[in-house]
Amino acid sequence: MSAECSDKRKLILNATEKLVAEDGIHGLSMQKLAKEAGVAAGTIYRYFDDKEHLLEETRYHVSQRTADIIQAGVDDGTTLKEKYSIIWLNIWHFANTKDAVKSHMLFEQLSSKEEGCHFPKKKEIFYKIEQMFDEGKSQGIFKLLDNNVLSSVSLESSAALARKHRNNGFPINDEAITQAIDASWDALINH
Amino acid sequence: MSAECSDKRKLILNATEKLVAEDGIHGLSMQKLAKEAGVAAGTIYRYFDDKEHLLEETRYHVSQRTADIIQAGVDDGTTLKEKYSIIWLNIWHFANTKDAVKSHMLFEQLSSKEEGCHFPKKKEIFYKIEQMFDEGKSQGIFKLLDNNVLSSVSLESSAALARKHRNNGFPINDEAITQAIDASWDALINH
Amino acid sequence: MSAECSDKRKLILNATEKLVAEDGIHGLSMQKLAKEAGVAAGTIYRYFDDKEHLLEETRYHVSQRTADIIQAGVDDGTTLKEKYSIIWLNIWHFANTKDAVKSHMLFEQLSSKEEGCHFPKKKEIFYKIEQMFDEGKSQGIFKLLDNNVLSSVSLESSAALARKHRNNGFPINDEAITQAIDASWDALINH
Amino acid sequence: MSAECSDKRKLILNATEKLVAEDGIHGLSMQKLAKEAGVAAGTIYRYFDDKEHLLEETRYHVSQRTADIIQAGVDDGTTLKEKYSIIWLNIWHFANTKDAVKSHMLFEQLSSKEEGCHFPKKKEIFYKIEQMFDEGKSQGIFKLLDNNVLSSVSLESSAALARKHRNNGFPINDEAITQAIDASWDALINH
DNA sequence: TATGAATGAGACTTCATTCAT
DNA sequence: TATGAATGAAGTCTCATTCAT
Repeated sequence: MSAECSDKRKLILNATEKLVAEDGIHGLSMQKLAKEAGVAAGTIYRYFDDKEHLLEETRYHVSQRTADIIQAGVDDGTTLKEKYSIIWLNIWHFANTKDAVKSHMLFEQLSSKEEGCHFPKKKEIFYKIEQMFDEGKSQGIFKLLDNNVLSSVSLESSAALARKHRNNGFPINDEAITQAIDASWDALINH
Repeated sequence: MSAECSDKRKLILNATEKLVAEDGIHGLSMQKLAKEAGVAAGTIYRYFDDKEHLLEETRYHVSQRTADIIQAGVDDGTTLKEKYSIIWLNIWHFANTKDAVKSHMLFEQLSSKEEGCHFPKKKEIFYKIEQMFDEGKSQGIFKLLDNNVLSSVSLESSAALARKHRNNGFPINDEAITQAIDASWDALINH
Repeated sequence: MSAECSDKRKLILNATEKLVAEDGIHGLSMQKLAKEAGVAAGTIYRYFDDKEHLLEETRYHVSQRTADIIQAGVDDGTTLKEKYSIIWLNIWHFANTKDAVKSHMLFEQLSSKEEGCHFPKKKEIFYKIEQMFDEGKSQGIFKLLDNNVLSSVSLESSAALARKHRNNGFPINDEAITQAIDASWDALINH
Repeated sequence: MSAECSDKRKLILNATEKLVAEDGIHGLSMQKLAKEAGVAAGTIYRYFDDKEHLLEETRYHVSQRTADIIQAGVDDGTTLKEKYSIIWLNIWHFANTKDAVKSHMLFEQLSSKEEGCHFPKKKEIFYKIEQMFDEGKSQGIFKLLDNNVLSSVSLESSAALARKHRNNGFPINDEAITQAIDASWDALINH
């Protein structure tokens, strides 16, 4: 049976996500988590070896969910530019969510500790993005660079801008967003 | 008296930076910090209200230092492209430092908690970057967008790439770096 | 029905002995025990009121087994000295077993808590030893003292020596053993 | 400065001894210990790395105290037999104490874990007993056996008898004690 | 001003025991 | 009768903070 199917397990995982989103990773105590999940503290340890493993698995959950959000509706785009815009905006909207801020920490906090873990790699989770880059390159539209590089010079601008928006609190209107998308598109394509 | 002038104060701040860089924010205990700084635990509380304030101030310190590193040598560049490259590479090299990883957490961890704090804004600290963007715009070379947007679509690619490099561990050679700089430059300029 | 006749009961008792021998009394958790015995945790409580009672009964089990080991082959001895030597060596060999170390703790740990328990007395279990002492006294060879005293000044030396051997780790050869038996025999007999 | 001189340290050590004597090693919780010692729980950890180290050190303390009790007044004896009797009786009286029962556990529990620890060996602590055995051998009175063997066949009878007395609860009068001493003396001497 | 011993709340985790199935 | 998931009290230990010196 899958590792995902237990009721309590999901309850705990969801509660973890919620609390991490609210208080950050430091604020997460197993006691509070138990209360939030509506289970006894000891119950958590039936499903997760320890806090570290719980967090690792939660990170995977968040990864998955983030990937779904970010890649949503990509297939609706007909042109590459449209697909790119959809993804860029997905990231933008998600990154302006309160959850995103804290989820991000889950990533940062955990990603460096256990590299060779038993969860799918980012490439697999974000395969639609990979596909888009591959397509663009094979069509001769995108620069012939590693997908990691392409992503860094283009899509990453979305999250970066959202970060600045959040932290510095400067206002952004729809026009600015369109311009940002266009500008980052310029980094992607051959001129 | 200025907040900066005491000896002990600097001792503590430096020790904080060092320990955070080494063990991350979690590993920082006031006891260890006291030992590293060569002062008594109680002494820390004569200079900082509590741990949170100490960290906030350290973050400012790190900001300042980071700004210096990132903006180093910009004036040596004659053309805008040269200046841009210098900054991009500064970020790249710094972000690949071990210290950067941890310092970065200091930022992330603290930036969301106390928004309207009493420290200089990023704009002031990174004024050379602002100047470069302003110059580019007034020369008609750069797109006429808010500096935050320009930064997001161009320079941020450097840190983003470094992040991927670190976490995913994929190899990057000098040519790829040059290409990344050129690609992100494309996002910046008018075509 | 007798307290001994159930299958599961024996399974549990044996598992308890094994685990106590391996990990000591501290290491024994009801969960591990259930696993080792091949029953559910709850099942244990159908046969034993609680952990304390389980341990008490296990102690009796161990007693019985120990008595068998210690009194093995006594009847083969023709003279009293031979019988004495057999028992002394039985104790010696058993007490140098790893199991003995841990079993011993079972004794020590539990013997003081519930004095007037409902199990056979030592006298009954170690009746062959009692017989030997009685025989020696009636033949005028042994000192006319209470069997408890006789045992203390003679046979107990075996376990004592084994204890020292174990803890201090000093070497003992066969000759030393023979001498120890002879010396303790001197405490037993009239001169 | 000696590891023994702190006030709080002694307080904690004494409280440990007391609680172990009362409830055994299992009953000892750091919380209860703190209360008994009149310090905060955290304070214990200023003086001892962890529970294990605390127990190890307590064991040494008990060793020392036991040695003092057991070897008390030995020098008052003029003949070897007198010295032997004094020690035997010291053990007897001590072993009938309630403290002794539990202290004994401290020994058993801890002695096997860390052999090569940084505390004096038994030989050094019980040097008066060693001296007595050496003296007896050099005078040609005692059997020429290793002191460990001599001790096992003679003095150990005292503790063994006390154990039986305690556990089985059989009565012992002064005459029986004298006889036990004499009998065990027989194991010691040449005939 | 500086010290650092002391505090005690709270962190993570274990485990004897119960109870709905 | 048997199960084993669930419980939650209690365990060890850490650490931000205080305060008498």
